[in-house]
Amino acid sequence: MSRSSLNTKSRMFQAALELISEKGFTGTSVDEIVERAGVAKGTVYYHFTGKAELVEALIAAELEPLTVHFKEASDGATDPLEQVQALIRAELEWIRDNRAFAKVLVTELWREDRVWRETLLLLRRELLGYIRQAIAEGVRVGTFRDDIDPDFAASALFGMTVTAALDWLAFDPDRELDYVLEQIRRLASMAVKA
Amino acid sequence: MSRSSLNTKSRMFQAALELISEKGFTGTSVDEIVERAGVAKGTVYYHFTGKAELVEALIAAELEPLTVHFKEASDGATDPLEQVQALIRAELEWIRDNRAFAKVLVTELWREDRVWRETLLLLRRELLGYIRQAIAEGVRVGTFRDDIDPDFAASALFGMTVTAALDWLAFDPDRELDYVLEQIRRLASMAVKA
Amino acid sequence: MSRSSLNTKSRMFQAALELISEKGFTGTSVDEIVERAGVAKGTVYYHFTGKAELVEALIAAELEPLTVHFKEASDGATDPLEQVQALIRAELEWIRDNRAFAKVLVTELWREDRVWRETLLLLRRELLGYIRQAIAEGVRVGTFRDDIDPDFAASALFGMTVTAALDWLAFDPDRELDYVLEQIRRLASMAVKA
Amino acid sequence: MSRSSLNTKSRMFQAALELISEKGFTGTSVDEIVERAGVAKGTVYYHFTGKAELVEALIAAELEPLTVHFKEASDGATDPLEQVQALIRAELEWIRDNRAFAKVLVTELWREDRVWRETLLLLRRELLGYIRQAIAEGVRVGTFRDDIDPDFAASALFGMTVTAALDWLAFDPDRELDYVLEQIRRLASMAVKA
DNA sequence: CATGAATGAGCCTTCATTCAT
DNA sequence: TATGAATGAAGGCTCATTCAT
Repeated sequence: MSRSSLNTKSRMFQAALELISEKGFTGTSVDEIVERAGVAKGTVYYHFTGKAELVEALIAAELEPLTVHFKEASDGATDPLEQVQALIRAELEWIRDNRAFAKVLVTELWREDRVWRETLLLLRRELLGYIRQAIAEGVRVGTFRDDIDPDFAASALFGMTVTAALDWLAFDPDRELDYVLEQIRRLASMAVKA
Repeated sequence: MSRSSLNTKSRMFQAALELISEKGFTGTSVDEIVERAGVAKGTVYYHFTGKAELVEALIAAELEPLTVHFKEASDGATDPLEQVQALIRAELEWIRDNRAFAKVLVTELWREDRVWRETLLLLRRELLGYIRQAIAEGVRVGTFRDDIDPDFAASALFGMTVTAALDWLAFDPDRELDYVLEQIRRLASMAVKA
Repeated sequence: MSRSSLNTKSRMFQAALELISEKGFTGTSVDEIVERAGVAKGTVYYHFTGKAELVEALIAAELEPLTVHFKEASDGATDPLEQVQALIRAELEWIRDNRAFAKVLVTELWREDRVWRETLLLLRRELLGYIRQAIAEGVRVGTFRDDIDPDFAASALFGMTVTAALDWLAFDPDRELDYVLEQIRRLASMAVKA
Repeated sequence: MSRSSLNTKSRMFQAALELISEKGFTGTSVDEIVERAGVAKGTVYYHFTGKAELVEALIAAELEPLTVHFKEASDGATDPLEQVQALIRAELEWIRDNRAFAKVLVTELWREDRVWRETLLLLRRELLGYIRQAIAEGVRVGTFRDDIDPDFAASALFGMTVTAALDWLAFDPDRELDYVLEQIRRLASMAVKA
């Protein structure tokens, strides 16, 4: 793949991501995407089979850095409590730095007619996996109450963080990330055995 | 408004809600709505100014029962802790019984180009208000830690519940509501002073 | 179907037939069709699922009158020789009066990717059937040589007539139909036993 | 012109001919042609000014062998009757061995918007010329009836043969060429004076 | 001699909306 | 109160052609 080709693709990705996060997949036209990307309409169809495949590729391109970010957070901590907190911080950081993508994730995840739904669910499962393992380990070693369901807790914690993060960025963007993190920590500190 | 007119409208509401929860607002055509509702295309434009107003009316029709449901939950409990739990139970019940509408809420809330966005945000604020007040009261009387932000906590709790509920209904629908409620209670019980 | 609706359809048929006979199916755009028909573009898609179905319907609408024309020619003659000549005259008359449709028949019959190919082949088989029966009867009663293959002869005669007719109309339109018919008769009279 | 260049051109010719015989000129895209030919898209535009010129060149390349084939058939026979039969055999052989090209000839000849239409008509006139001359000579020397129009007869005979040949190859490919030839002879022997 | 990324006009189709009935 | 034929702007996509390499 040539240098300029890479450039063309990433310009289309960027434009598509911004627009879709604002107006949704169906609400975004290829005309708008190519105008913002500064390429001709046919270019989309030269590189992809259509709008949907462009978005699939866009999503696929974001997946690796995201999972790497989570893996690093998970590996960087030693005990389960720190691990959970590191993962939540990783989630907050990622949403802050990839707000557009995060919004797309939230709004397109529940749409049943999207070709990339499987991919998104897979990603979600992988991210949740890190949290679940940390929680399960915490339960095993006695850091967390043993009557919580690690699967459930991971999903709920993840969801709480997404909601809080989007709220934060939409309604109160001047807050520090650490404030948000601390609030979540306090709300969730309760599963920690006294 | 005549009997048959009510019927026509509610048939259109029902059809629109189902379709939009599956395919989104933009992804749902008036043709599909009228076909499923069993009315002619012109009927939509006789009753409403267009597709958007139909959806606005649909949302408006759901609002009152929902706020009433929350108000009843709030009023039925005496102390703050019970109140928060009752509100979360109310939220779970409502999502379970109005899954389609709940999905529309989640996926359309963050779309910036919707005429009814204001309405949805207002609704959200109203629902969160009940929770926030209960938490604030709990902090005041010493049931909850005094270093949590009631606004933040209400939003995070609400978001955690929505996420958990949609997960529950999508991936594990055979679970009892009480199990879900109890898990949330355990995760969130931590803000309760020992 | 309302009066105006019939009118709309037939105007689209007429326009499509003219254009396709000049430029072929693929070479004719829906824009051109609706412009010549004096209707809006959407009208095509209100009445048909697409361009192809419009043409299918157009063809179907021409089939009955054509087969009736052949049947009448066949029924109007008594002995096989007269019958064959009447059928060839019917073919010439029909091509003269439906030149556009005849051209479409010739140019689209051999295209393998057309949805209506089956229909055209069926029509062809039906028309050839009349000729073949007349020839077979002529062979049986001794009017024609008994070493000719009625199937083959019908096809060849039909093809010769189409070719001659299109040549006639394209290069020598002032000729009388009877001249053309007589020439064909002379060329083909040779199968008659001396 | 280098060896490989010849190869490249003939691969494009071959691919184009196959596709156009199946789907027509307009229905065949340059993308399909280059894919089947195994060359890059730009190669077409290196060798030709565009799709149309590629097809023109393709046709031109087929013309000489075809006219030579007809000339040889014509020269190989002595009396007019044999000559006509030899020409029809030549036509059948050529269609059998160049079925794709023959189909293109039939389906594109009547299209009025083709640049190569003149060329095709010229070719047709040349081929018909051989037959017409043989018939005219037959009429002159008394082999054929003197009330047939050599121009008309040549065209009709040619058309009958094309039709019969395409029918033969499409619906009854196992027949021997000689059977087809003999059937045509019988049908057309009638112009011979008793 | 050949390539393939990029183009943009034009294509078929969809769809919210209008309006005469 | 309800219908459905008709509209036309806008959408996704195709494709012959160009051009830098």
